[in-house]
Amino acid sequence: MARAATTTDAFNAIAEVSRREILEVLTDGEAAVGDIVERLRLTQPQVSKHLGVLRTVDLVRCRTVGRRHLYRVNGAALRPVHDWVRTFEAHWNERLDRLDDLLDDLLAEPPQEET
Amino acid sequence: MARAATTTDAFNAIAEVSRREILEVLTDGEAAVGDIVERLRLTQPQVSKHLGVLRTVDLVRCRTVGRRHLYRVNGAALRPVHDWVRTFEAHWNERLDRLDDLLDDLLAEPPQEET
DNA sequence: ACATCATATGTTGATATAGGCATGTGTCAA
DNA sequence: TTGACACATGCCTATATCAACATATGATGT
Repeated sequence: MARAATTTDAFNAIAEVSRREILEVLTDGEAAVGDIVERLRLTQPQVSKHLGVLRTVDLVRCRTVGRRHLYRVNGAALRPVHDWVRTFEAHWNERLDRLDDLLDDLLAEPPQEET
Repeated sequence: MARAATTTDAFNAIAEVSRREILEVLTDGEAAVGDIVERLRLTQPQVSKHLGVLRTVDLVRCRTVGRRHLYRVNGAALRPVHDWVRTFEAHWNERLDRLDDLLDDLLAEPPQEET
């Protein structure tokens, strides 16, 4: 099998650098496709397709004004990612981990209840 | 070109569900490959390969005890992801966004012929 | 209607994947 | 040394991508 589709969830969608950059641009507020094309150095089809992926996972939403499609971030779609990553905060914030590692090293005895 | 390598960065590495699950298992502490194989329902080569990816991006670290390879999480490697996602917190925490969305919708809706 | 602007979509080609299975490497025990 | 155990790695196939170019859709203005 191949990799999971980029449109599977936010995790897969934000794996691509260009898509993260697009989201960063949209942090400044709504932007049309052309604006994004200018600010990043991507072709229009590239941006449109990336936006399509982001739309599928609801990371961005679109509003049409005349012939311009104005995109904006829907940060809520990033919550699952945020929450998931957050559960690992302890693993870089707490010094206890260092102690834990040390204990693990000290306790590293080959288990004998086998065989 | 194809998608960026899963070993490019943490973003790509955690895009895969199995790899996230492996990291979750390791939240309980060190675990050998066989332990992970048992707790998740994956084959041993699958787990080994996923661990290889996680090792490449330094999301896990390994320590060998006898013939067992004990893996543990290196949460620090998730910091870039955490920090990046965190910049979007405002987009789901602030009520102002709701108001913004509402205004956008009101300004964008062309008259419909539904009635 | 027509030309033009702003986006979306389709196609092709190269590439990296993930699963399945087999096999290699390294360790322990007798 | 031999065998069993724990894990890593190699090969294969199907698949989903991403860039690039071309083209279709849709709205605007004259």
